Amino acid sequence: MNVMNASPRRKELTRLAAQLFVQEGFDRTTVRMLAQEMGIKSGSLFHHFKDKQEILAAVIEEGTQNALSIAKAALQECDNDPEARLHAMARAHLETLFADRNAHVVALFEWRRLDPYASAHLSHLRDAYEALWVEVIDDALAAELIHGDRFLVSRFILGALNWTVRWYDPSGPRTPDDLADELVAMIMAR
Amino acid sequence: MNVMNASPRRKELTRLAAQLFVQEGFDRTTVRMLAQEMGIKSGSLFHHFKDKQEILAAVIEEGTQNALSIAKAALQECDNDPEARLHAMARAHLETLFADRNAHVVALFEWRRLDPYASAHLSHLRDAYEALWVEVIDDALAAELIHGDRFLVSRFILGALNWTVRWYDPSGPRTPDDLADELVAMIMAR
DNA sequence: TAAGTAACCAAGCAAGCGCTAGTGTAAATG
DNA sequence: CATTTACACTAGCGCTTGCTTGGTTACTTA
Repeated sequence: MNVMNASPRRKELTRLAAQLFVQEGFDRTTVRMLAQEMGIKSGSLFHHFKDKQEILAAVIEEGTQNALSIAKAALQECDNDPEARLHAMARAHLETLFADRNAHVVALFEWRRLDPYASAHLSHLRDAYEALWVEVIDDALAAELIHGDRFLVSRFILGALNWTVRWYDPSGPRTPDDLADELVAMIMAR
Repeated sequence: MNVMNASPRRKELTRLAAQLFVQEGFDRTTVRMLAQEMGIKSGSLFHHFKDKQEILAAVIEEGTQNALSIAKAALQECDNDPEARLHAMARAHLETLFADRNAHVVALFEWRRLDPYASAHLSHLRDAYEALWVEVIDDALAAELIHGDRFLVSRFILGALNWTVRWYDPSGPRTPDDLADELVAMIMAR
């Protein structure tokens, strides 16, 4: 078995798994379905992953890592202008949400299927990402761009953004950037 | 078997099922677990429900029915003041979300496990509920209480509200009404 | 060319799954 | 009093599940 490695083959398998997990849900996705999608037999799957759980963890880790680095890059491209940073963060969130859509849908809706060990490990990653948001929102509050309770505002914003995976169709006329700008406009004090 | 009846026994079993579905997820909840929670043997379960699917449908129908009637009642209690109606709708949404929390969590996150027939039936219920929201938001836009795209605004609001089930702790200092008021304040033009 | 390794396969095990069949029993109904 | 109904039980069928085992093939490296 191929412990903790990031071989290109494993990455490709992880991507395919993410797609199936979204289509069927983690529990309904059998190792035989996964294997077939990957063009191998079910037994061979366990050469790449210790067990089914590890596939789930790999999917979520991949997505969260990407979100983190995209957000960091987006923030570094703006000056310290709170409004620009708020826009950048919302845009980065939706961009990664739909660039790695499958991985993020799994992260959002199948997180609880993780075993405690994987959950603890990945929580750190997610916390690092949310810390970026907290910082940006604190600055926006300090600059009086938005009003309200610090905690509630960030939860509402993230809720509105995350829920987009349930209704937004990227093939429609609106881009993720449009959505981000509309949301920011909606909550900004005028 | 007890087709399409609403015996008090069946209602109680539905309530227990909702709790287990939230704890474990629909797929991981076995008929044996359900039966044990209900104090009967697994075979006896099928006297009350045709199959496992029907239990899921019963849970979701119960929650959505309640949401609909609570929202209707809340709207009738206000005059035609758009601002009062917006507040009332947000409050009603969060009230029912946490009064029937289990049923609503199941409705939000296990909807896709419904078979096509049940899904079609329940979609009508949900559409009726969402129609109330559309009306209220249209009025708020017309009165210039809020700004933005009609479609996007309603999706963002519902997303922010629904996502509360992921983080809000009803045993804390904030009431659902507090949350509703904070959200409305956040999005209202000032 | 010999040894090592990554990737795969065929076969199948043990456990658990949803659900059915047939039966017993106490209360309600004619 | 006879019959029906509601609710529960026992026993287990047929199937699927995640995963293991033991072995083969193709390629890389010493």
